[in-house]
Amino acid sequence: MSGQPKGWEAIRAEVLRRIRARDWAPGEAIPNEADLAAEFGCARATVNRALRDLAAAGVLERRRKAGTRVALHPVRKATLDIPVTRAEVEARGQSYSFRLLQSEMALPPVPVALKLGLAPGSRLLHLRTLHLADGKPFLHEDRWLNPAALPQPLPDFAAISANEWLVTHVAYTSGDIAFSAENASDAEAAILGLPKGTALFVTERSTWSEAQPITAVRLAHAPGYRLHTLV
Amino acid sequence: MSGQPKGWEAIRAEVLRRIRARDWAPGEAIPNEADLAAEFGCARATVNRALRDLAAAGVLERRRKAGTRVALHPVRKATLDIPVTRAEVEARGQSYSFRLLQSEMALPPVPVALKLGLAPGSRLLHLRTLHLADGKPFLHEDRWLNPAALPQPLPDFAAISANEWLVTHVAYTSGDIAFSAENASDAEAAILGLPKGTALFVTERSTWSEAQPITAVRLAHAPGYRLHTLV
DNA sequence: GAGTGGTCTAGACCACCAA
DNA sequence: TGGTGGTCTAGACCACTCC
Repeated sequence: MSGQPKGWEAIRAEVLRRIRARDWAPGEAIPNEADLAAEFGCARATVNRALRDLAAAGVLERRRKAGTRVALHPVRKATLDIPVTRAEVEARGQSYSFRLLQSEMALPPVPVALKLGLAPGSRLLHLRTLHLADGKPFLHEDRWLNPAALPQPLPDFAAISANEWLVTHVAYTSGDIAFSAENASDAEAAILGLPKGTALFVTERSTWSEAQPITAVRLAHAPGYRLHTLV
Repeated sequence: MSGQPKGWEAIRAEVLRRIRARDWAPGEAIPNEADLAAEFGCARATVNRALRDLAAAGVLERRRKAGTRVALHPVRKATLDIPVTRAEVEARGQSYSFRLLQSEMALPPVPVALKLGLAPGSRLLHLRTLHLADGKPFLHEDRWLNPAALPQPLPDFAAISANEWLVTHVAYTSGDIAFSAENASDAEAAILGLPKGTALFVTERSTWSEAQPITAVRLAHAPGYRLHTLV
């Protein structure tokens, strides 16, 4: 019967406050939705919305019948925005350009074929692209495309970057992304104009559409790149 | 009047299918909620739930009065789980341990003080910890803690890792996370038992609770570390 | 079996903002 | 200023799962 928060965001804030204040300690069950709705003087659906949101953020754990508990190990969930490279460069106020270094049908390396679940011997389109910000190397992209799963005809990838074409011509269904750090090889260092061994921030992505493998790509970012998240 | 999907997830799937099929092209407006509800034979709230979810995923853009459009530049939003280090190591089936290398009050470097918004001259608790997986260096943690914002008494950080203690004793309110790649310094390479210059995956996090700065931490991961996301 | 969260409905009011 | 999404309500049924 305390002060009555207005709206589901206010309820979420109040629940968070109680958790912070340790009124409800980690591992402990909190009142059920019906009771909270009565206390806050709102409909159960409103409480549900607030608690669902906190559960999605990893703050609460909910199970039917078992009720709602304060998460013991609040797995921090962070959401990243992964923009198209052009947008990323332009958002920094720099001019974007790119150079297609290579475009040819080839046999992908085994790890790539495995990751995409392709039969050995399948040939893919291999694209290597250097993306530039204000004319300086920004990102080296090494991409394998599965033409069998793409709408035809394919464009001229020297004129439009593969990423932008895919975004508008292939529906994104699912994929996975991994981030890691690697020392630049001789070849990659040369491409990016860096000393050999420079630490590179590497993004690897593979994408499927309707269970068909579309593309596997490795992005090696020049030093200074930071993937940033506001939580 | 097509086949009637059941439930908001089915509606989300159907909308996604139409976007993938380019029935609704990028940049194009889709019917409003009321019309879709009529078509699908469900309540508007159900359509709303589905479209809100797609908007949160970056697939749709919604504005009052302007309606709902297929996103032109589908900013990929990836959600990362960032577990406590102990859980992360144990999830690999390895045994977790850690060694406190340093614990002392000290003046933080300027960038740390700035990031936390502290007055120059504020002294913080400086902790350096080596986390081990199966006895091998896994992660070097360099942490600055603001005792003024923490519940007293502070624990023995040689017995419980700062991360685990914070998780259960300080409510998480907000913070930001950044990822980058760095070449290991001599000192850090020695601590991690690596050659100098090895590429390290670095996570930097700062955390506030109720507008009070709690902690700034830099985590340097040994090679092989990958931050992985299923989308 | 029974309690809990998950979802749906039909209707309503409101905030926002492009026309 | 009217159309659109955002939200809330009161009630209902269902799915899951702990006891």
